[in-house]
Amino acid sequence: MGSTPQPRRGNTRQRIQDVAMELFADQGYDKTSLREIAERLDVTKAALYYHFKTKEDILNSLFEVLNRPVEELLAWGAEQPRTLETKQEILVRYSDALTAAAPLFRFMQENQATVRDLRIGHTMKHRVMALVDLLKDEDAPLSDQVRCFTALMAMHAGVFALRDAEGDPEEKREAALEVAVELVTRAHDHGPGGSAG
Amino acid sequence: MGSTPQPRRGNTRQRIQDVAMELFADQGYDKTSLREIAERLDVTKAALYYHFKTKEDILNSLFEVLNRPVEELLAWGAEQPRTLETKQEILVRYSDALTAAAPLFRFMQENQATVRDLRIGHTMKHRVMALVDLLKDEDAPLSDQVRCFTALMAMHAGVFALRDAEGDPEEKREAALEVAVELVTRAHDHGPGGSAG
Amino acid sequence: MGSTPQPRRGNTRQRIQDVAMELFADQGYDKTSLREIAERLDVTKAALYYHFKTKEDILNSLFEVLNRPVEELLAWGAEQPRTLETKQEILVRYSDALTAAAPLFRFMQENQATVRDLRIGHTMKHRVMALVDLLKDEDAPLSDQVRCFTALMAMHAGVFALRDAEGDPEEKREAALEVAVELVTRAHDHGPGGSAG
Amino acid sequence: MGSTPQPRRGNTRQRIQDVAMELFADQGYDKTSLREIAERLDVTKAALYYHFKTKEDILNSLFEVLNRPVEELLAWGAEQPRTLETKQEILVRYSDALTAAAPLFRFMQENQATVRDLRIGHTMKHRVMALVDLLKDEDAPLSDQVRCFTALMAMHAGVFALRDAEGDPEEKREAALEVAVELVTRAHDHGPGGSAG
DNA sequence: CATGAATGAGTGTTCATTCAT
DNA sequence: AATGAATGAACACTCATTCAT
Repeated sequence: MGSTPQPRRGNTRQRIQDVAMELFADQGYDKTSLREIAERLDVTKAALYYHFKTKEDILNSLFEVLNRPVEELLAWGAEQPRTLETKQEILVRYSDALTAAAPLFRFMQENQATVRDLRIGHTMKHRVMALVDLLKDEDAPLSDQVRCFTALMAMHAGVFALRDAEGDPEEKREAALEVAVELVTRAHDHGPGGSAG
Repeated sequence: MGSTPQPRRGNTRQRIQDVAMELFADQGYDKTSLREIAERLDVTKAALYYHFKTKEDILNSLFEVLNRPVEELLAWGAEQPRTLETKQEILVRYSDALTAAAPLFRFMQENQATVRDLRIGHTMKHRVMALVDLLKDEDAPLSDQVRCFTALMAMHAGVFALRDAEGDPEEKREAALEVAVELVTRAHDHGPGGSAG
Repeated sequence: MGSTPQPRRGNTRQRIQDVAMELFADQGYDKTSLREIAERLDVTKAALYYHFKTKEDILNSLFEVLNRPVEELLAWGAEQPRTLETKQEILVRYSDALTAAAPLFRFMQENQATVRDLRIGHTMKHRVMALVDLLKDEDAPLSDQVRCFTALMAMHAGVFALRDAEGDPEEKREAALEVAVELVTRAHDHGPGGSAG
Repeated sequence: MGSTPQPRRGNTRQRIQDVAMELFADQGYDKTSLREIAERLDVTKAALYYHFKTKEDILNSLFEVLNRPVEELLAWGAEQPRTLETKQEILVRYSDALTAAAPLFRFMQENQATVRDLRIGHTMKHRVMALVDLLKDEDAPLSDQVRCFTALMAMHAGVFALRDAEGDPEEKREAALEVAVELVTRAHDHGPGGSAG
C-alpha cells in the first residue's frame, strides 16, 4: 500500500486543544495560525472548524479549564468571613489554580494586548478585580490596594515570569506565595483593627 | 549637547513615531498595520520606508527613549555602594523613567509574546535582570529575589495596570513606589547585616 | 412523563424541500448553504445527502412542482386552434401556475445568472420560448414578439416584482393579467386577419 | 530573457473594470472570483486591492457609468410637465441609457438576488421606482401602474432578454421602445383627461 | 521627500461533498 | 434513516515590503 488511512480517531477535539495550548503559549495567539495547528495534527484546517466555530472558540475552550476553579474560589471566598486566615487561604488556593493551568496563565500574561479584545479578556479582568476585592478591606487606602494587587502579580510571576531564573519551580512557587501572603497580611494589618500606622 | 538631530524642517519622522507609539500602545504591535499609521499621517506607506527600514525599526526607535534613562540608571547604580539608600534611590529613579515613557512601558507589558522575538525584547529582559541584580544582595534567598522582582512589577502596575482603578495617576504611582520600597527594604533586611531570621 | 412529540417520521424529504424553497427564494441559491438548511431542520448535512444526491438535486426536485403544470399547459395549447380566445386562456392558466408556485418563480427570476448553468435553467428557457411561440403568430413582426414576451414578463412582475408596491396581491395579479391580455390581443390583431396598420 | 518585466502601466484600474464587467455579466457576481479577474489581467489579487477597497467597490464603480445618466434623466423629468410627450421622451432617453450600459444592465437583471444586499441594489430599486413615478399619473389605477412598470421591463428585455432571439439588436431595441411607448400611452389615456373608461 | 503601483505569502473562514458506522 | 468526522478547494481580504520615478 503506502497511504495509512488514518482511522478517524475520536480524540481530535482534545488533540486540537493540546496543540493549540502549546502553540498559543509558545508563540502567542496572533502568531499561531490555524494552518500551523492543523499541520501539527496532520488534519486539514477545515477539520478544526468541525470541532470549533472560530479560532477564538478554541481559546475560549482552553480558558474554561482555568476559569472554573477560579470561579469556585471566588464563590467560596465570598461566603467566608473577611479574616486574615481567609485571605491567606484564598492565596493558597489561587496559587494551586495557577499552577494547574500554568501555560494558559503565561499565555494570558504575555498576550494582554490581544486578549483584551477577546471574550476571555473581559472575563479574566473581572476575575482579578473580584479577587482583589476579596483580599482588600473596604475603603482600604490606595497603597493597600496596590499591595493586594501586587500579591496576585507576584504569584503570576512565580509561575512563569521567573522561569528564566535558576531554581526548582516548586520552590519558586512557594517563594511567590510567601511574598504574596506577606503583602496581603501587611494590607490587612492596616485595616480597622490593624496595628500599623 | 552636540548637533541637532533634525537638520531638516520635515518633522515627518517624529510624527511617525508619535502616531506609531499611540497605536502600538492602544492596539498592540501586531494589530497595528503600517497602512493604519500612514493613513493617520496622510502619507503613503512607502513614505514610512523612507524614514525607517522596517516596522520593527520604528519600534526600536521608540524604545531608545526608554532605554537610555534606564541604562544610565544601571550605570549609576553599578557604581554606588549596595546600601539600602542606594536601592531606594534606584526605585525612585526607575519610577521616574517609567512615568516618562509610560505608553511604551504599557506596550512592552501587554505585548510580551510579540516583543519576545524582537530586538527590544532581549534588551528589555536584560535591563530588568540587571535591575534586580542591583536590588538584591548576592546569594539572597529565592523569596528575596521574588521580593525585588515583585517590587519592579508593582511599579509597572502602578503606571498602567491599575489604570482602571479609581484615583489620581500620580497618587497611584506613589502608592506603587511605596510598596516597592517596602518590598526591597524587607529583602535588604534579610541580608548579611539584616535583622530578620 | 409526557410523550416526546417529534413526529420525525418519513417526512424529512418534504421538510428539506420546504426549508430549501424558503431559503433559496429569500437569500438566493448561492448564498444558501446546506449547513443552513440542515441547521433549520435540526439534522446534519449528511442527512440531506441521504435524501438528495446534490444541492442542485434539491432545486431540481422543487422545479418539478412548477414544471409539470406548465408542461401540461404547453401540451394543451399545442392542440388548440391559434385563436385569440386560446391565447387568453393560456395567459389565464399560466397566471394560475405562476401563483401556485410563486416562491419558486421569484427565485428563478432573481437567480438567473446562477440558474443559467443549472439543468432547470435550460428547461425554463425552453418553456418560456415555447409559450411565446403559442402566443405569437408565425412570422409576427418583431414588435409583436416583444409584446408576447412582455406579456409573460408582466405576469412574472405581477407575482413578485411589484411586491413592494401597495395593494392586495390578488389585485396585483389580476392587473398584471389584464395588461398581459391586452398586449397579446394587440399582437393578435396585427396578424393576418388583424385590423391594425 | 524569458520573463517580460511587465512595465507598470497606468491603465490598470480601467482594465480591472473592463474585465470585471465582462466576467460579472457572463458568470454572475458570486461566481466571479477576484482570483479570476486578477489572472486575466496577469496581476496578483493584491493589486486589485490597491485600486479598489473591496470586491463590491469594483461593482460600485461600474454602476456609476449607468447611474449618472439615469439620475440626470430623473432630474430632467422632474422639471417637465407631466404630458404624454414628456413621458415618451423619458422612455426614449432611458432606452439610450440602457443601451449605453447594456452589459451592466443585463448583470443587474440576472443577479437580482445577489445585488439586493449590495449598495447598488438599493440605488437601482429607487431609480426604477422614481422612473415609474414619472411615467404614471398620481392615483393611477393598479393596472396602469403595472403598464408603466411593464414598459420599463419591456425595454430591459429588449436589450438583453431577447438576445437569444433572431434579429438585429438595434431593431429589437426599437421594437421594445415601441411597445413601451404603447403601454405608457395607454396608461396616460386612462388619466384625468384621458378618453378610455 | 515621497508616491504610485505592485507583489508574495499569508490569514481566518466557508462550502459542497464523502464515507464508515 | 441518519450521524460524526473529515476533506480539498476555494474565497475575500490584509500585510510588510519593494522599487522605479
